[in-house]
Amino acid sequence: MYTNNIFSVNMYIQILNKGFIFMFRYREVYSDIKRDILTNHYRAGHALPTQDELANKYDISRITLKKSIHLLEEEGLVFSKQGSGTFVRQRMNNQSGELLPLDLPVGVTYSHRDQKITSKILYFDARLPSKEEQKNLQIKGNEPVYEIKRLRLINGEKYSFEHTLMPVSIAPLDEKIIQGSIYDYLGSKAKLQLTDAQRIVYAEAADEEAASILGVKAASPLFVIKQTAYDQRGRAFEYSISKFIGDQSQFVLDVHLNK
Amino acid sequence: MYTNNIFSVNMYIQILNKGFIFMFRYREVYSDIKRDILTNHYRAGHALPTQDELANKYDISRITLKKSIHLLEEEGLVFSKQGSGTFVRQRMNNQSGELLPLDLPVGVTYSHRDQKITSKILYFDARLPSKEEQKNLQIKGNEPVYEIKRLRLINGEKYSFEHTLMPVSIAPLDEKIIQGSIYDYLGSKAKLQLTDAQRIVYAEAADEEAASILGVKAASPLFVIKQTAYDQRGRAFEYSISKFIGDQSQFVLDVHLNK
DNA sequence: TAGTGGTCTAGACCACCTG
DNA sequence: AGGTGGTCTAGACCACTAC
Repeated sequence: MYTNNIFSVNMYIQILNKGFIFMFRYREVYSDIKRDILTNHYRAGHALPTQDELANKYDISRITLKKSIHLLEEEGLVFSKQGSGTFVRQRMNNQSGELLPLDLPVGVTYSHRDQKITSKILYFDARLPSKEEQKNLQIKGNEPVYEIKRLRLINGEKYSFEHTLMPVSIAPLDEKIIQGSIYDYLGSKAKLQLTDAQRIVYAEAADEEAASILGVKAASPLFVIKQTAYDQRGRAFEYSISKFIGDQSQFVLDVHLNK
Repeated sequence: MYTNNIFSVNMYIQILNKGFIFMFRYREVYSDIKRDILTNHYRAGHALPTQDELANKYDISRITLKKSIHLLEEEGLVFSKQGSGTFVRQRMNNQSGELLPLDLPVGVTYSHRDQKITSKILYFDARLPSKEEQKNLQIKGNEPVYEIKRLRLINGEKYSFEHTLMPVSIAPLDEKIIQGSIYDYLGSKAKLQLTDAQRIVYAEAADEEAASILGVKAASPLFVIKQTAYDQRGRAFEYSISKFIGDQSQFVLDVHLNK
């Protein structure tokens, strides 16, 4: 029976793999449990079934199940208490619903919410990188970079001012492409995905350029994200500085220590 | 030999466990590899030894080693490439070295850097919570909360303005305690540890109170962190608003998608 | 004492990258 | 084709919580 079990699971993965949808078992189980939490099938403050029960239900080993649970923990949906159980966390205070996850690219969030994100191109050219840019993008001084300045709009409303640098060697760009989502383009064209990023965040007073572009008073507070983006192969492919209107954008971050 | 191996590892854990230092094997290995990376024994851009080699070196199973590697990945120190190896990430651009991790309590960071963090108490009292506070702390309207306003100083320099709310039921506080680290006190007194937190961050113009306390001009940009802190049992035990001087504090966050 | 989650093992097979 | 990381398994033992 166990052998049978192993076989069936592997077959299952293979089928998925060679078919259209590809997913690992622990991701499927994670998604399934997540749905059950979000639909209140598992209620906030209450315990999930035990790990043994869940492993049994999904016909997977406990180790695999733990991997699923671990994803839920990282997402802040549940927490485990040794000797006691795994509990659904109380729903967070969602305030105005206008919070953006700080650990996701901004574009992703808004697309998911069916809001229309557009861009007005302010500047587009290629040039050689400065010392600082060479360091951030891990490239040499003779490798040209695209420089892009865009005003991003959500449903037509001014939202953020983005200054982006990308090595030309990553993929050819043109005005039409940068009108939309660069990430989408890079995903299909260069098979390149954002998998890691370092973000430096701070508040600053708007300089004249940012103020006029965003339509706010000079010196009004801006929220700034400086991001270096890495693809699945560990290559830095983008360095960007995004400035958001202070009293208009709030970001949320779930922090999990230990473990 | 394998049985011997299992035995020795378990003994090892037991000894540590009943002795003074307690640590899991995967944490030890994680720390060891991390040290080797930080000391440039494993160099940026290069591959680590293979997982098999490392597992062998530390005399642990590959699964346990993978757990160690996973911690390093989460920390942004390495990245793994299937079929190729595990590579040390290029050191991030550390700028002025004044970056604070956004996913750690601020106090922890500075203590680790041997910098002296002190507090000037501006306000300390207890009262009943507002509706919003009840929601954030998951308490009822008749459960009193402490309200604390502190100016935090690093090496005597004005650093942040913190407004903290904590249910009285968590642990008794007094002026002496809140002079230092509340978390340290809660850890020893109430056996309570911060394990999770939700942080909402944004930029705002300083109001008069914040401006005068932090010694900046009114309307100058502040970086604000609104935090709800949860203990290891999933209980919200603190709600705080921290305001940092804009051009003085930058925060860093490593983002990892997928996996 | 019983039950639950945490850590760890040895081993198998697969996907992916590089020659 | 060989090597490397990714996923998954069955099973053992320990730590912690609650009754």
